[in-house]
Amino acid sequence: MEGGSSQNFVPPSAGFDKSRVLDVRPLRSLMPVFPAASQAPSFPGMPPFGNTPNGFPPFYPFGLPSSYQASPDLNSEMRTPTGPMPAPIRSYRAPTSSGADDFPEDSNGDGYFDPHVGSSSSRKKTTKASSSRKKTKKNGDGDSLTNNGSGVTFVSVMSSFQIEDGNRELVNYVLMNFDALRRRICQIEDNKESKTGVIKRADLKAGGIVMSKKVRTNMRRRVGVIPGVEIGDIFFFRMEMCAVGLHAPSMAGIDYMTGNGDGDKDPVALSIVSSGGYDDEAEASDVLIYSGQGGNSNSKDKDREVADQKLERGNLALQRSLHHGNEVRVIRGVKDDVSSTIKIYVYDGLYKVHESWTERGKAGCNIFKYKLLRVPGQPPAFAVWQAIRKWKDGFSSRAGLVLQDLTSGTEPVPVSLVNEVDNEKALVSFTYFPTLKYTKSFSLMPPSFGCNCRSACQPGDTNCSCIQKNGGDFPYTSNGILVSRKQLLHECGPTCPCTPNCKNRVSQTGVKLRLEVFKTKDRGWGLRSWDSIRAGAFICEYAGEVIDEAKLKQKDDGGENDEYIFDTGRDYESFKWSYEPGLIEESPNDVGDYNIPYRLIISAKNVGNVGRFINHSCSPNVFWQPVVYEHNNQSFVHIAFYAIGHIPPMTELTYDYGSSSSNEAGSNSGPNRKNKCLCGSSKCRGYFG
DNA sequence: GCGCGGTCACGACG
DNA sequence: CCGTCGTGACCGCG
Repeated sequence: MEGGSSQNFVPPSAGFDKSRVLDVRPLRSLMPVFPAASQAPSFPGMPPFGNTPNGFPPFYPFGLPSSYQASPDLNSEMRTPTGPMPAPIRSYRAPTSSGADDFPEDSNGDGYFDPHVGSSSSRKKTTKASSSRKKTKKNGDGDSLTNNGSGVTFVSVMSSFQIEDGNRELVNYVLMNFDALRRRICQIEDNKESKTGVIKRADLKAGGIVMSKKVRTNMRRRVGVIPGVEIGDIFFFRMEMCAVGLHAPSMAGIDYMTGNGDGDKDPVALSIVSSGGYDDEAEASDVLIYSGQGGNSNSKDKDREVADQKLERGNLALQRSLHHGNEVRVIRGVKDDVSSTIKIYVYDGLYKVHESWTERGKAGCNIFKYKLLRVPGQPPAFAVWQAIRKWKDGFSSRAGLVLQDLTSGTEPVPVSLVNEVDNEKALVSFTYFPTLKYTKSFSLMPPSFGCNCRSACQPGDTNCSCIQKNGGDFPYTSNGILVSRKQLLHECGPTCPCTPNCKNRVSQTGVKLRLEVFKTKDRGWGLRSWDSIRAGAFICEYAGEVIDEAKLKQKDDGGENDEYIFDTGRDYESFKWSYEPGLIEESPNDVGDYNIPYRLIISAKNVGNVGRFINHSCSPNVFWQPVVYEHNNQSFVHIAFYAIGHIPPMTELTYDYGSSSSNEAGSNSGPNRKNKCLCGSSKCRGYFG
């Protein structure tokens, strides 16, 4: 945690009302209660939510109260805690694998995976991330697992209720599976030498799998709020929105439903995706002008002839929603600032259709237009993007700016310092340094030699020793996303002849995201990003001075409270960052425990980078990964941070600080050494460090 | 070395 | 079971 102001050590009654914070999200309190099921048959493999990190805390940059999603009018679809579970409005096809739709498999009968069941009881600590573990390497090459020749058998770990109606945890679980699958498919395809038969659309492949294997949620179609999807959530693929029930069609821009069971055959619109490609822009962030669908008859033979749009399907549904005054979910497609080729989908909450008309399109044909107005009172989402765009045009529009670049040009991208909370105008001074500093010699890994690749290392090159050290898989996708965690991630180093643009040098090339150090309400300074961050993206390393255990003990004994210690010797919650085994033949190549050759202790108190400002959370959105590359004929381990899931702009970045064992150095300071945790997560352990 | 338009192949739902 | 909906990766161009 940052400190500077030592605000992270909040006295017991510092006015922090934890219960209020815990009420932010409509977690279990609003969820239906199901008749208790007998002790559930357990899931194949590991319990899916044992230690999986929870969702990201929502961020409200403009000081709005964060209780929005619990407001009753906008949650009219949600049922009361004691309400009976209504029969599903329609049954769906039985899954191909038997047993997937058996009666509730949740262990406490509430229809939802409970973070506390099977987690607190069987909560596993990783062994101290030290060198002792030597597991047999799990290699993704084919043979393993439960597949039976013809295909993969997979029994969905989700009950029929969970497939029908989601919550935050389920949504995160589905998204985690989708993207881990997607990254792994990319990796497998990249490894193939022959470029024939490659899967170009790993998103469709992964999407097809999670949809057909029922690793999906909120399949029950509904108007309004989707439980577990929060305003401001971002998506990188249409299939992600399908899988969590935000927007069902894999291609079409308008999702609608006919017949709500009341004999009413009127279609109603459920959600729309504004691709941004049209002239759908509007001046204000709470207005959306949306074009109807159809009209460009795109039959394969005939060269695009254009026709009048018709008042049918989605167009009709929007018209009926206007008539009924129904809410429509709006997802805005925006261009990413980091990689301009990709599009990001921002869930911007509920809108109402205000008016509709027809216009003459370019080819002189009629197109429908709809004006939608955002339902007031919702936390900003798309508005945040618009604000950031202004900030990028000029710093003057950034309120509370203290410093434009606290790295003084050390990082390739400026890191600004912002305080919108109080009058603190400076950091406790430290020296900005982008990587590790060794002040004395350590027993390092023996020097290892780099690869012989001439230009850039190529996935699938079996001769590249750096790829071999990673178990044969190229650790990153072609656009620099980490595929899976590794016991020790090997990047190319200075003695590798490959060029600096080698794709195996992600974590050593410095900060690429537009980051900002900001003053939090109650936890000192924190770190967040103006850019959106996708799951597996590198954020920054933990820079600082490497110290040894004796020095750490010396600090502790001397009563010096160094809040800027990173210590691989702490206990860390194990968590899963991969897909369920069995979804594809290749097993997930997720790490078991980290395998670090020596205990690495970093102090960023006097020397450090942006990493020192990342606060602790028990439900973090960032994880750390040991990375090794050699330098000066020694191999050095670095600590690199990657995103667990997609992180919307301006969301505070957090990782799990772990906890010191009681018999470690500093135990004579007693339990006071532990810091009281203010992360506000439902899984909060109460302390850290 | 980038932005742009064209091309291609694909999934969910009605 | 077929039609409706664009998308996302890639490639060549200027």
